[in-house]
Amino acid sequence: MSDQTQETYQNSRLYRLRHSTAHILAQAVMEMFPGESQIAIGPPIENGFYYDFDLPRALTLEDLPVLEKRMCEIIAGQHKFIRTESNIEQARKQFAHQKYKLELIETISQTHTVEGTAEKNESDVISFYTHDTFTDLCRGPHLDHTGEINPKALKLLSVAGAYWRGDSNNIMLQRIYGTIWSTPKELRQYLWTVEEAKKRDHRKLGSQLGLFHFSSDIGPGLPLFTPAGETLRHLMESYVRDVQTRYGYQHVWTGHIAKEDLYKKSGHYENYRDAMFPAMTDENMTFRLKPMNCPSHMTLFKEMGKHSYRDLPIRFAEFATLYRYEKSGELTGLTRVRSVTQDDCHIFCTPNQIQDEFALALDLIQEVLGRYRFTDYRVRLSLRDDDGKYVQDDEKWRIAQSALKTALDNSGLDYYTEAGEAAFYGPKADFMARDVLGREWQLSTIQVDFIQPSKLSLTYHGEDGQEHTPVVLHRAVTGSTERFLGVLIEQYAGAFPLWLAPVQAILIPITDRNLEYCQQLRTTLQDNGLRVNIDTGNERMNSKIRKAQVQKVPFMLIVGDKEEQSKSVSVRLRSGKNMGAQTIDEFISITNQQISSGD
RNA sequence: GCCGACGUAGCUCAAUUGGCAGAGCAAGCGCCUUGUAAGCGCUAGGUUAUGGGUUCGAGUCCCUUCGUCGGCUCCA
Repeated sequence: MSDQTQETYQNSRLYRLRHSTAHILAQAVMEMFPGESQIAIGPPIENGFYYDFDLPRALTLEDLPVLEKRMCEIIAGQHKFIRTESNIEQARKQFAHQKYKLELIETISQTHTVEGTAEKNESDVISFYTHDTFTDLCRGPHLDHTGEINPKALKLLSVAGAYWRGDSNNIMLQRIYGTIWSTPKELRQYLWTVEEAKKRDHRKLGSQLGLFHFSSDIGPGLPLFTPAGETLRHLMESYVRDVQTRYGYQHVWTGHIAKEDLYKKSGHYENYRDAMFPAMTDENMTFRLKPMNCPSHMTLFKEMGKHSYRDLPIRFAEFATLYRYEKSGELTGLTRVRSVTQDDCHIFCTPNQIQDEFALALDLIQEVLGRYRFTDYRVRLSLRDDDGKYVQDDEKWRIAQSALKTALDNSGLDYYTEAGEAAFYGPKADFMARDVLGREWQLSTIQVDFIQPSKLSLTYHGEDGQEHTPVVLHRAVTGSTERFLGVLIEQYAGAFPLWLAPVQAILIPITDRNLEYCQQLRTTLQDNGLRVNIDTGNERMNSKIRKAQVQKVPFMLIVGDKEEQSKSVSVRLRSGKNMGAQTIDEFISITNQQISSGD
């Protein structure tokens, strides 16, 4: 959520409703474990709320209906939410047996003494909200009373582990996720969206459509792509490659492994050693599977000789499969894998060129996302804050941040800024796209890098005859082939647009008398660049239609004696629509039109 | 990696308190020669993820390892 949306949400009734419901959940849980429950925090989130607990036993799914029932009783009690205030000392007493609350109180008191010296009296105040028997340390706001909640719009969803304060060094708490809406209708709608998302799950559709598999013989996070899956990969990569070429990018190839020393020089080793596959050691050399391309591209830039400012910008692109040792619990279908094919580009330019290059990359990204029917997206511009982790060079940050802002302003794109989210080596812009179900995905990214080029001693000759260090822009459009394909499967629910469909048309002979004619048709269609199969099985036509329908093939071409005599095909769409008899030329022109329009 | 749940045929799922591992789809073979979402019959398919334990007896109970899922952490 952007700052602005976040702000609107925090002022909404829905936010107060969810916050209040979280308190009621906490009460219900505390009653379930009298005197034995430690409560942590419980905020509203995008589609509901959660609350974190430290409990004497693990919660199970069976506990949820029990808690839900008790919550309904509390709601029916029409208890008022009453705000009270006290000072830190009183707060400590009040929560003497709640260690997580005590920790929060300490944090609040520290923040206040550091920041609030001028308003000491104000800052000492801590607020509580009480309803029925439950009191929570809380800044609010809340509903007036529990009766405002419609218990039929409430549902507890799941139990999960979560680190206290989101820090993996801390103890793991139990988190209950729930959702609450103003009306039962909204709840049903939300649950429908969740169900629909399950149906579209790329892992499920991927195996149904026969696109990819995982095998325990290969290893976790290492997908195998079937012929159909590889057709998709190839189409996606060719498309981006063509667009990049048109935008002045040059494609390079830099292999799969490199010396470990390279990553020590680039700085990656220090930061990401744990996420790299273990080293391969030859007698006197140590190699690593490439976890990213930048050091290789920069090395190639260097090896290609002296560069003049006149040669810049130079844009290197590569579809390289990288290997990252993601921790086991972090793998998810195609969206998080250990072998990942990035559509990675590195643009070597002068500081003055940052703005133009950034603008060019924005154009390219918009064109590509549009082609994939992502029309609802925003840009998150991540800038530095006062944190010390950032590269110290105020002048470079100033130039880069203003270049990015100006380019974004000129582009007319919807963007929001987030301070403190920049990479340590420079500011970045990420494209956040919503799919048809309204879920937001981070897809494209453009990052300005001040540090690696100098770490790897890149130079160019400037106009002034002096050697300078180029700026590098890291840029990915679709991010990675695997992840983007996963997102696409869900976006299209497996029904790929014609230009992407692994099989674009399937010929369905009604009897085996029609087989020979089908084979002629297939040759003609293939000669016209279409991906076409024949269903030669001995099932009924209806069965073949159903099979093609389930596989979401865009066109079913039914061929019986009638069609054979009139030299035509009967065209059925996957929508179920019957277009009737078309000559083969008519059909080819329909598909050509559809492919060029991108549908 | 951490917390929790789960793992039965290629896929989707059955199997009473611990008591003979089963069905549909897919696959193979055969019959039917078919008109816009599943024609009929037969056959084959399993060390119930893995290794160990409890028991007269384990798919079922306990432990190990691996994997998957929901989250957390991380994501150059």
